[in-house]
Amino acid sequence: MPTIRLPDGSQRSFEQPVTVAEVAANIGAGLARAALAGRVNGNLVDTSYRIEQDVDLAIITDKDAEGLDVIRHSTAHLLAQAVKELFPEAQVTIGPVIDDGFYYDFSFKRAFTPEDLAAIEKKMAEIVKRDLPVTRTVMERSDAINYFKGIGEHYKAQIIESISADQDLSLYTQGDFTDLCRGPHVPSTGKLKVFKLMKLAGAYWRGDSKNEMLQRVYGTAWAKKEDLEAYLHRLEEAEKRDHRKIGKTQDLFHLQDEAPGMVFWHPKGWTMWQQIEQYMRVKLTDHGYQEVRTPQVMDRVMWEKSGHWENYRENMFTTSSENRDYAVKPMNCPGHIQIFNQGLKSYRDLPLRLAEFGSCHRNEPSGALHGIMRVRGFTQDDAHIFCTEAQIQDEVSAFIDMLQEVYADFGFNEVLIKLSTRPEKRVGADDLWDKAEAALEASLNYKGLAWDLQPGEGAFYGPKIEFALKDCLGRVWQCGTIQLDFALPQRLGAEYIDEQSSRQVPVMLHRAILGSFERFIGILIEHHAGALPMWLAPVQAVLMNITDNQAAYAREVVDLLRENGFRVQLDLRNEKITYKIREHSLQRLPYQLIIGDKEMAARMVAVRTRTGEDLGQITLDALLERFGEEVTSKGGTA
RNA sequence: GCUGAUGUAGCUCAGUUGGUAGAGCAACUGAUUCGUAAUCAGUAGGUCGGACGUUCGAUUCGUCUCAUCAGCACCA
Repeated sequence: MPTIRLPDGSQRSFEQPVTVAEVAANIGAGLARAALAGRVNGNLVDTSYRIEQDVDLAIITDKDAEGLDVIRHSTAHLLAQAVKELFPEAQVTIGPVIDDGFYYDFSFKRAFTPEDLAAIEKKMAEIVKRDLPVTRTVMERSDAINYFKGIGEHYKAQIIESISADQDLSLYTQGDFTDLCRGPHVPSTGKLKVFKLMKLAGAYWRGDSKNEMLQRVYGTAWAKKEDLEAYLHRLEEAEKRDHRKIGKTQDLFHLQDEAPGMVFWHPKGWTMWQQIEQYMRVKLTDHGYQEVRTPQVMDRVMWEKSGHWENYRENMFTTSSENRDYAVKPMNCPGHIQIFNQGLKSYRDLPLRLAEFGSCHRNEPSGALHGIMRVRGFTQDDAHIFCTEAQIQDEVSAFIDMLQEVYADFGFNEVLIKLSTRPEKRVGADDLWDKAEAALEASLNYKGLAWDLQPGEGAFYGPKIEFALKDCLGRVWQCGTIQLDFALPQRLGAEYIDEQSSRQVPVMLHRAILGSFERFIGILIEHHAGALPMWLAPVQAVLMNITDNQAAYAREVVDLLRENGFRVQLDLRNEKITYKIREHSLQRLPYQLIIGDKEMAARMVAVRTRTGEDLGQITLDALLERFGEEVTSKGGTA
């Protein structure tokens, strides 16, 4: 006699146990058709789930976020079934839901080809047409292992063997295909209508590069056709704003084979860089940092002392000369400690904040390189704060303030924060970790910030906070970080004299806001799709004449703008005004200024904005004022 | 680093029974002086990523290598 409470507060009673599907049918035929799964007392179940007692029930359809997950997960099974029908020797492994879709990994004697992908997709559509019921059975662990071994699915058997012994396992069957799965799944394959296989890739079994490589098939699945189209459109838009493409079309930088992972900055790209660097320099000074510069190359002995030689030797660029070995610096901290170590320091000198736009080189694995986002030669907006344990919390708080100011100025308003705590393998006493983690956590809470805990994800030398920003496409980029370091100051002999006149090792905080200039500029380019805000735009405006008649006046106006500090390009070419406008529009410059006989006579300019809006004629004073305001406002109004 | 794909003019790309290459845009030259997203005509431009091999002959076939791209692994 179950009584079922529905999300709208209503109740329905039944004489005998009912399935979720039957409840849906009892409510209405439309809901019965739309039902993909149910949520019983908070747990997701299949529509075939039998309800025997009083419960809270919600019918899940494709309008629910969980419904979409069910669709994607079931589509992954559909993919696996299709692969097994086409390639019976292929073995299935895992097929989870991911953002916007799913993937499934197979073990197969050869790599799948794009032709295979098309064939698999066709087969999937065919299985959908068969509208096979998807049924759930429960099996004991050892039976499940034997079952999968029996049908030659050794990876599945291995997965089950690693699941704890006391659990019964659920299997889902559709037609001839059975897969281990927690579920829930759609009631039949006919429910899966909107999907597309996206790409093929290799992926290591169990994510470990020591294991064999499997064949991964990525797919996407949606509730409605329009959603799929919107998703594909989103991908196209993302491609258009690819920083590598815009870097080329806007002549910002280039990369070439002779220097993999190292950027050739062109005048325009370097102008942008300089704007950012100057901005950061002012911020650093305002927040009590002192800028320094340390050597690019130091003796191997230094890196042995710091521990980098032992841990990262493979990823360091090395060189030797006159029987001495050197390494190009992969990070700036050892250099900063050398500066700290010059002269005896007092507790009165702390906190001491040393900042460097530090050029570092790391020989990253070739497969890791990506445009200017992941490179081998990069420049960090790095700084190290030497302080006492008691100062940690204030320093962390001050850093978070600075970071938020900077991100806001760059137009990023959403920041995701993660606190990573002590890993298994670590240095430093536990009470020190206790204090450090507490200090980081207290700073975050003091600011009232939302953050996620990542237990065990800290560095071996200390806990850290990571700051990621979200761009206008919703993509997340980890940029800022502040890390406590209990190890390095001691290893490299940093000391200060405390109030009792005894020697102490200072705590060191590593911190960066942008992360690396290269990566951050790449993010900015993609975030703005190349339409950089006025204060960052390498060329803020182009001034063009309509005929040669206005050339002298045009030069005068350009001089005026440049004298006022604006970056203006002059285009006096003998081309039609429409041609010039098209060309500069494609460059996405903030402003196009046009001078014809009318403007010359009135000593004005005609202004066209980046969005194509014609502001009409304005005076030179008004123009200077407008530009000035826009440059000052930075991200605040962008 | 691993799996797969790709590498032809500054850019985007075409080019198969193996006979040393083409388009559009950009560039350059000339004409045109024209009011808000492409004026016309002409010229020039390539050791077909690199090395080796097969062949009378290789952009095309093979081996190796470098780089790039998509993932995976990595990211102090």
